[in-house]
Amino acid sequence: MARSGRLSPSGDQRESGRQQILDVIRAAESIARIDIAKATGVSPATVTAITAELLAAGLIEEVAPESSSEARRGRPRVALKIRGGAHLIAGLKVSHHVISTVITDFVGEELASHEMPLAQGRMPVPVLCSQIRRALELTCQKGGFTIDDLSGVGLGLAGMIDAERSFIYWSSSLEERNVPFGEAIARELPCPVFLDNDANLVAKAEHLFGEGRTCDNFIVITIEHGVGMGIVIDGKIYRGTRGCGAEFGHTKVHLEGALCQCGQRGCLEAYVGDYALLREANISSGSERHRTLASLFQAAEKGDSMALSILDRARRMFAMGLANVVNIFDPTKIILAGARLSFDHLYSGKVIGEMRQWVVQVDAPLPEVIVHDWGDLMWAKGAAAYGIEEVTARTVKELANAAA
Amino acid sequence: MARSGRLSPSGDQRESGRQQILDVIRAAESIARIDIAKATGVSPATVTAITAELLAAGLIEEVAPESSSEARRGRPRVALKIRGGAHLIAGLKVSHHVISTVITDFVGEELASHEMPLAQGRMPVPVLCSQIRRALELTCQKGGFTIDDLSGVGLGLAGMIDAERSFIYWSSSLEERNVPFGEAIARELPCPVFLDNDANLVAKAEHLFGEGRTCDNFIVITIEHGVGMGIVIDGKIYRGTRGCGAEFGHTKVHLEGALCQCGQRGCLEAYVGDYALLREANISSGSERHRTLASLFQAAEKGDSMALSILDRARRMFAMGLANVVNIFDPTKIILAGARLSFDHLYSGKVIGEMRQWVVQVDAPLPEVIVHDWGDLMWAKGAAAYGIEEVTARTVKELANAAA
DNA sequence: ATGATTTAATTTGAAACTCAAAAAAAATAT
DNA sequence: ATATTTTTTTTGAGTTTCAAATTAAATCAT
Repeated sequence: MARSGRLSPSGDQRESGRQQILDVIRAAESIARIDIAKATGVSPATVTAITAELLAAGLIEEVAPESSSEARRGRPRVALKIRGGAHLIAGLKVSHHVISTVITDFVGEELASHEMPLAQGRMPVPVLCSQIRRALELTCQKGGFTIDDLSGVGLGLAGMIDAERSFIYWSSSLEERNVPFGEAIARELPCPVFLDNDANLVAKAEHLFGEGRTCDNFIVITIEHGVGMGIVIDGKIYRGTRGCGAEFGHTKVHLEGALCQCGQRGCLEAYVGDYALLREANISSGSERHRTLASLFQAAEKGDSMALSILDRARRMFAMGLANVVNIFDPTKIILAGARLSFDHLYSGKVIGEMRQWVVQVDAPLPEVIVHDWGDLMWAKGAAAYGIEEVTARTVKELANAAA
Repeated sequence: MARSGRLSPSGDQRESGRQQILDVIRAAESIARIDIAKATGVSPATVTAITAELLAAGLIEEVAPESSSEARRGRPRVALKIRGGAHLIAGLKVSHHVISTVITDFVGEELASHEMPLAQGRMPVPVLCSQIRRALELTCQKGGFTIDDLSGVGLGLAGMIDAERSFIYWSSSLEERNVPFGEAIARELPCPVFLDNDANLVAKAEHLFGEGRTCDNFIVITIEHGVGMGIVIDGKIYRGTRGCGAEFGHTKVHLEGALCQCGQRGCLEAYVGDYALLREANISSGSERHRTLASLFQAAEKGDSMALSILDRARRMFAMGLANVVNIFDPTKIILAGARLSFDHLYSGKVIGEMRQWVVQVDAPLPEVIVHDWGDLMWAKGAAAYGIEEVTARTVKELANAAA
């Protein structure tokens, strides 16, 4: 019997109401009580009661009335917004050769950021922990805070991670496997750390701040070294039971296909990942060698048929993978998120067009495909978004306990 | 802002509690109040209050105490169960050449069943509607009821169906496309009809009565003419936004692959569906012709290398598709449901073993793979399960309104 | 047997919550 | 100034839930 959940939690039953209203305020950026009531279906009386609590707790604040523009009749509405100063949150993304960090206020406004190079891509747990602490310290310094000012830290790594248990089955940044990393990093830092797969964090960021603000069912695809996917269903990240679902990149697209870095054959990643493209280019193009993707792209632009063929196959494989996602999830939106769109060859209209052909055809509009360029800090901002969400949930819980 | 839902619906706030307790009772088949309290986290006091209501409404009943076995100290617990007599439900599955019908009580106990041959596989809406009514009448007759005794009818068809709107984008049983079938069939029958894709119905049946009773996150794969999938997440069928997700059979597993009946290339179904196997057998084996799968299997058993190769590829493709499902959903269970396991070549240990190799490897136990042989009435029973669930929900709502 | 003990179910009374309706607040329109 | 409009707050009633007390119904111990 996996069913659970009490009708009303001990002490205080308002927790869900508080969370819901806080979510609405965050999604709207700024919204009057009357509109919260309309948006949630909660009565204005209750909205007043709950927002009064949130105000008292310092989580939200009233927005100074804009006397400007067309003034309406009647008592003017007072907009509410999240109080940026309520909490300081950090987001970190551990990549192969760098730790990117961003510090935001509770609204999500960026206050400081930093990139700290890493000497080695793969390291033991204690080393990574201290590197993370160091990255945090440097970023805090830049912004004029200390680590102790932080209310929470979101942390993203590439790999197979069970976020619920803060457990890392495997990560490309760690030498060890099966590490209860949450405990390790908790000892190093004075505030709670929220750990997740990097693609899930981007999905979180899209939901809180990005293209996913207006919908509760969407898929985020990310490309970095590998191919990642974040699944949002009913406003929640879907992680699978062991926490290792959404492995889009290791979805098999070819029987006995190309060798993937994961050791298996036929993974999507083995056709569209950067290392896969370069490998193929260097095997097949004979004389001419490509060290970087840029050089491969150049060759393709010059009309090099080998390069063209390699990129073309990658595109088609990617389109096929996307089509499968639509065929399985039928989401409202697919968001192709990129850090600097170095992969715009995959995020092109051509690919999306091809995907449309491969999707099961019904007489209803296809899911919207959106390309979202986040800029360099995408991953770190995603981690911060996760941190903000988790800190919000914790604060709401504390409020409930305090009330009891 | 897709978020919504009032904190407490008008009139009566107990709806969710009633539904939850009813679900627990159904899942347990028979359970004492004290255990309901433990399972749900609701206090015993409230359980008493709610079950008293449900008893009064005739939805549940007390089980006569079993004086047998090891008697415990203390006041004996009185088990509660769903009252079978509360409602009569019918489930129908429209296949190519037959409509299978089953009538069950509110517990799900089969009371009557019937198979009605269809002259043609594909027909206009009004014809199908009257055939459905006829099938229902015949089955009712068999059981000694009339159609007016039914509280609800679950109806399963192969095709692309938006269950929420009771809208059929396309079905192999209908000549027309884009039909608001719910309205059409509602005019024909005196009770509500609940329409869905057949694979979703099987998933529903697994959840209410089958291997999915003990878990809330699982995937059901069905093979009939095509390949179907039902996704259960958090105890609910996941249908996608347009209602046409979970198209596992039309997932692409090969670039420029075999032609599928849907008109596209590379669909899984085009490698493992019965028509696909026969087509290939008859193209490639030259002289020897296979009219049925049985003949193809026989040939394989005799060592016919062509037949072996065809079946082998089907198995491997299917294993690859299953692996992709695990890689994406990481479910607790995968249930391979069959009507009579005519497809046991696909539901074999060999396939499951191969799947395991293709799944992303982590040091955690793989999802359980269960083969479930339902017998002939699988599809119809699935439809009945859906009917039962929907009628339950409606009755609970009516109770709430009555209380207000 | 009979009372003690144990466990389940029910009753009771208090606390919390939500909402409709009324009241208050704060603006514009006339 | 006064009326009107709209938002927000207050008030009071009605539900709902739960902890604690009570009742019910069995076994255990003597």
